[in-house]
Amino acid sequence: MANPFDNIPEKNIKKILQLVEGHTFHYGANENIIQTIRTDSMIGIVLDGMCEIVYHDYKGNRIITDTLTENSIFGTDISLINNREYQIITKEPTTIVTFDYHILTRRENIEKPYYNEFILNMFDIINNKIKDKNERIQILSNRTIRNKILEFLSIERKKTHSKNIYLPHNFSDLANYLSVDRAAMTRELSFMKEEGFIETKGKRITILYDEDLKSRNYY
Amino acid sequence: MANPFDNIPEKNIKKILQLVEGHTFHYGANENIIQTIRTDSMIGIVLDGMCEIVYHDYKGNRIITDTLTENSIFGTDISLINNREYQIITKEPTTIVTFDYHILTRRENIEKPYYNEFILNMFDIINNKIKDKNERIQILSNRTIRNKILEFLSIERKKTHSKNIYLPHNFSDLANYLSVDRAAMTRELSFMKEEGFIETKGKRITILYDEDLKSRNYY
DNA sequence: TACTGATTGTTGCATTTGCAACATTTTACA
DNA sequence: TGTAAAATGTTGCAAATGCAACAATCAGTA
Repeated sequence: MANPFDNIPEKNIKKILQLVEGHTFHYGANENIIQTIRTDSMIGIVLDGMCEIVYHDYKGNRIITDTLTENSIFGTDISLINNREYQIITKEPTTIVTFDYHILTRRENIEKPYYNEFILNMFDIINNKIKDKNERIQILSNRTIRNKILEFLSIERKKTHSKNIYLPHNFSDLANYLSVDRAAMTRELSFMKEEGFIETKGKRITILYDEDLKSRNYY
Repeated sequence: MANPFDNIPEKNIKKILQLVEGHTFHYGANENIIQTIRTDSMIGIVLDGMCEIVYHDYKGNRIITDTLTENSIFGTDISLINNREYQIITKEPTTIVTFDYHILTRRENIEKPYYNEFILNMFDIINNKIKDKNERIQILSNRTIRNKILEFLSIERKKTHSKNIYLPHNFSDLANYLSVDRAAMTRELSFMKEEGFIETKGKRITILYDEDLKSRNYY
């Protein structure tokens, strides 16, 4: 996974953060950090810790739209936080750096050592963000819960080259991610277990089939 | 809408395309261009013309995932075209430029006139891509056809500041975009017309309500 | 203008889903 | 370790959806 400071020596990192006029912020757990950083052209980098981008829909449902771990970037449209309905909540003590992304391409900066690596890393990270969003769209485009699950499993298996898929959070959050009712998802997973198609244990799902999952439907 | 050559004088554009070692390709209408450009780190820019990124799911349904018009960029993960199931089809005669995006941040290039503008424009464009994808995710996250439609109308109204929404393609493609059955969508639109909530004429949808659409449901 | 294919509209019906309510199991931590 | 809270599992039922089949309308063009 790309990281803003890949291929940049430790001693140059601080220098680069100065060049982009980065501001560092420290937070405890369960703080709402968005007020500090909300402007249209602001980018943030999580230096350490973990946060979630959540929003509450008109019914009051809490929906996690993104999880930010070390070296994640967020801000501007990258994470939809221009929208007032969205909040960034720290899950543990967290340090972030923010800067205006118009500064990124400032001519004086561009000539400095390792600065081009920094820009390239930013491209890679944004590219990865898009990849994640494309995956989510591909999953949500399926019209049945079963096919959403199959698409999810198929993508995860391809990524990890493993039959075992470990959920980053829990099944409730998976239902959220798939945008389906949790109870209905559990029901569908139960069917799939009965059919001998998957097994679950804790946060692990094991796929008991070798074939391409989406090439046909398993009933 | 951002454009790769914003704020760059005409005479410098060719120079920049040389710096990134861009290759120009011309196509007629209805050609599949993806073979020419499929590598992991390739970026393409549509100089003129129009194409669609489509894929065919396991049932053979043809699904449009993206529409590329003048100055759109595509490639790498930005448009999912690493995936073999995807194709880019020209809808009209089209000219594109391709280059490897690792060249973008090459030190020798970075010092050249207007090159930093070019990089910043690329950021803006990718940022816009993410914005589009976030919108789509927000729409697809709704669990009923009605709410998907409302979300779509709400977003479009916010963008255009108008009660009139003009579909870029047609209603079949809208159903595709919302990932719902076309007949079921038409049924839902009919209900909404009966309720005096919207009007349609040709490819135009008119919203007859001032209030925030998603703040409540209209029945 | 008439013809043909594409798009839009309609409807019955089986399936899927969300919802609500509750039981069971796991987890966190006092 | 015991207890409360969170997460997971289950089920009946009403509502929403997909699907299929067909009618009506529109648009391109011979």
